[in-house]
Amino acid sequence: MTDNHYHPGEIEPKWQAKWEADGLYHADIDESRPKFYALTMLPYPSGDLHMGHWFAMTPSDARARFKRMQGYNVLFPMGFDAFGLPAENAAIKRNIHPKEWTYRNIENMRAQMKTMGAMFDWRREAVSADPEYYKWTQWFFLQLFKHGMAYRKRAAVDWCPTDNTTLAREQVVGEDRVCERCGTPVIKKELEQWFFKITDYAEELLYFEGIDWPERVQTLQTNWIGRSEGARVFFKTEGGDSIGVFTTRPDTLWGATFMVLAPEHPLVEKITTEEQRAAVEEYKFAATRQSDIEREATDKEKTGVFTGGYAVNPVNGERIPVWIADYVLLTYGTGAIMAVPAHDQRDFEFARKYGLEVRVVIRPEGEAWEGADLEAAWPHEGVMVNSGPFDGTPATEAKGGANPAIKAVTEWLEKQKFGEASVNYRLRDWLISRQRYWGAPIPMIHCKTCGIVAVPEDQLPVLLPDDIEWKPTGESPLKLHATWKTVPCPVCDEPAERDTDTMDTFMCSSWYHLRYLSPQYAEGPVDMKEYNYWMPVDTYTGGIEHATMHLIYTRFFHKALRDMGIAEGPEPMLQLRNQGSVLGEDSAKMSKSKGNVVSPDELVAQYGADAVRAYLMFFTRWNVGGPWSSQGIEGPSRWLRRVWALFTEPGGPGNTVQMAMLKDVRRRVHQTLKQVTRDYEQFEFNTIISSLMELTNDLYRFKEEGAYGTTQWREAQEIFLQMMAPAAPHIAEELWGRIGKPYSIHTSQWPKVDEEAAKVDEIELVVQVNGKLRDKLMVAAGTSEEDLKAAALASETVQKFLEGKEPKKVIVAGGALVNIVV
RNA sequence: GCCGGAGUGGCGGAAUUGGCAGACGCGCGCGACUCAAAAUCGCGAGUCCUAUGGACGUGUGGGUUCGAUUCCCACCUCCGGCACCA
Repeated sequence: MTDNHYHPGEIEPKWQAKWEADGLYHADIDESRPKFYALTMLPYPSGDLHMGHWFAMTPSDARARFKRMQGYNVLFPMGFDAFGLPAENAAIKRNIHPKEWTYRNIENMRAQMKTMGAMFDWRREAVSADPEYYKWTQWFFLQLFKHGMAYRKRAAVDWCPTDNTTLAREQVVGEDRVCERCGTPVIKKELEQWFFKITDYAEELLYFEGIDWPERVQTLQTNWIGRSEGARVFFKTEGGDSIGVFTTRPDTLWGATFMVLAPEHPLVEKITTEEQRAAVEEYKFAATRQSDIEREATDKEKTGVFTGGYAVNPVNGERIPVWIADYVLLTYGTGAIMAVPAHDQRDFEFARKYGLEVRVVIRPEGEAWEGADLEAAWPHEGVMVNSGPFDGTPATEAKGGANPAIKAVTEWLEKQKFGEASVNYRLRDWLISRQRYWGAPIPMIHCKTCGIVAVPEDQLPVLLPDDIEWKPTGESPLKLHATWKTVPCPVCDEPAERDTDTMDTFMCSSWYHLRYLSPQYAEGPVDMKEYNYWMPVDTYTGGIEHATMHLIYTRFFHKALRDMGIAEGPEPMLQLRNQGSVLGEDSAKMSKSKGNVVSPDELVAQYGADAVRAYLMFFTRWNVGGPWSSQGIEGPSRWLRRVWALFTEPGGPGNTVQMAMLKDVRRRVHQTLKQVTRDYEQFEFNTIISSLMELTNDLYRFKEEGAYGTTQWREAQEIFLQMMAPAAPHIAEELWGRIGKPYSIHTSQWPKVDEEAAKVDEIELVVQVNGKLRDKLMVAAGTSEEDLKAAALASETVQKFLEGKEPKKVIVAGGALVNIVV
């Protein structure tokens, strides 16, 4: 570094080494300072750190650094979500052990991450595939099991035929119902699996009070949970069995002219008459052969079969036929509906097709509609008719109890004991069993005599064996292991079998924020001393794609732990911010197959980490993202070189230095500080960089005008470097030293805005005539409205536009604009 | 179908409380330096016109207002979520 130019390739590794040697980013409990837990989503060790990781992590790092300079004791940890399918797929494809593949990738990515110059406290690193970690993942499973939150159920579950495993409902995406990971259409398989009772928390998960999460995530989660308010009503079959239905429209009960059961409904067998049995069996068989996509296609014509059985409508004692149809889903509500063809379009179509009665029970006042005349269902407002005691009750379009008809009927149903108010959710319980090897084994034992038995806590972890053969058979690889699964039953000591499935990796990531707090702690998942100091997470950053997966699971997990007395508070993460994604230069998603991948390593080698960081912060709104531009990065890169030269090259001749100019220096510095402070707070990274660029341009001019070396200049360089430090930590540290400030800029105190200095003393008065800009005048700040008006009217240009007319009205706005209306 | 979000120069984007549209940057043009190039520095540019001036201009059409990228209504396009959900 003899030529005095900016060489990021030299200064960056130098400072990274020093920061690490000094433990500059170690965060320890310090009761004397306010804590700040900044968390960014941990990566899956896929092999290489890509631009998306940089885009997620470096602005998050800048924000954490800013908080630190503001005086907070900031913890910003990092780790790896190390279990998962790609490791196993690599094993199958390339004959490399998943453990080896994973840990090699971790080594590589950790080294890559260190080139970011982020303030990660690596002592806190947690790797979910370490036995010391997954011991506690298993322990949490046992706690959930002991509290009745984990249960086993046989059900038709989603199965990915490519990944050869079951999936949670959340991992099946899109209209085509494809596997979230590999894009293969999922199929249904009837299997006995482990579930977590996330549905117990459906209601609570809908409340976001007290947490600052993006509206968008709240909407996604709310849609996903899918709350609907209505009533559960009990019909009776002629055989005396009860059929519960869920309806959002109890006010239309008198219009129920038939019932429909899902083909798989348990009562179908019993209710079907001998004459109808053959037809019913045939329909059921056809339904099972259809894929979910076919079956759930909304434009499909409705089909169904009469069971021969009848039920009794409790509200009017009417005998109504019971049908089966695949438009009724076993997985929603009770798997049975009361069909009200006059007021539900689906029921209407079905009734018309099969010649079933349509009876109007709600119609607009003054209309005389009868069911036979209807051309479509009427799901709108009106007055109840044909409804016994409720005739004349107005029905609005409001949902649930807000609708007077629904409210009245529901109350009546409860009194008559025909039914009750009920809330139904679309959310399903979380299926966590995976028929794969590279995950945390489910710590349960199946004993012929004792049934399902938990592995005693003192026997954890249930270690994953290393000697495994990977065959994509659809069976858990652990099942095929010669000896692993055989264990004595913890209760009766007879030979029993371990559960051979592993846990969904979202289970590992539901609590990693706790493991970071004490990754070496052996007495429990987390040292409560650390927990009590650091939790909750103050700021959580990551991609929106986790809205209905990780982010819903981790909230559930926290709430479940809270109810078990392990965690505290209603929510684990107080503030959430999502970054967008960096696309390839062709605006397509970066992918190897498209050949549009931009390698951060190469860019760091070419421009330096600071330039990559600054560009990622600058090029778009962080929560939006956008296409990478290999030309665009030249801008921030040039800016860093200009900043370097600005503070390392001596100033010009410095003739007569104008006091007014020095005042301008301070004004611009403090104006920028005000803006930049606000923008760091609000994650508006792009305007941080542009404000600093503007200030750079101004400082060049001031330097030219002789400001260099003055007190004002010294303050300007200090504040400038401090504002820059979170974004570009290496160059800021280097220049900080070169201007003679003590190491380290990153532990220096965030400067205070001098409001007085930031004030302008002269403003440019904008003068409009009829709302159109006509002139600009320099006036003293704080000039009275009267004087502003006078100044505006005195302007020659303005007079020209007034054309001698008298102003009707003169408006002064914000002390800086006059609008003259004629 | 329902629920969100977005639409601003050639490009990425800015405009914080309804008050100068286009900050900052990329790219482009011209110039300086250079034998030349790169780098660097300086200057220029929304569009159009009858050009020291003016008209138009933030997806489209209306509205409110002295004044609208910003608020309201309708529509178009794109993106995302949910969807035979009873």
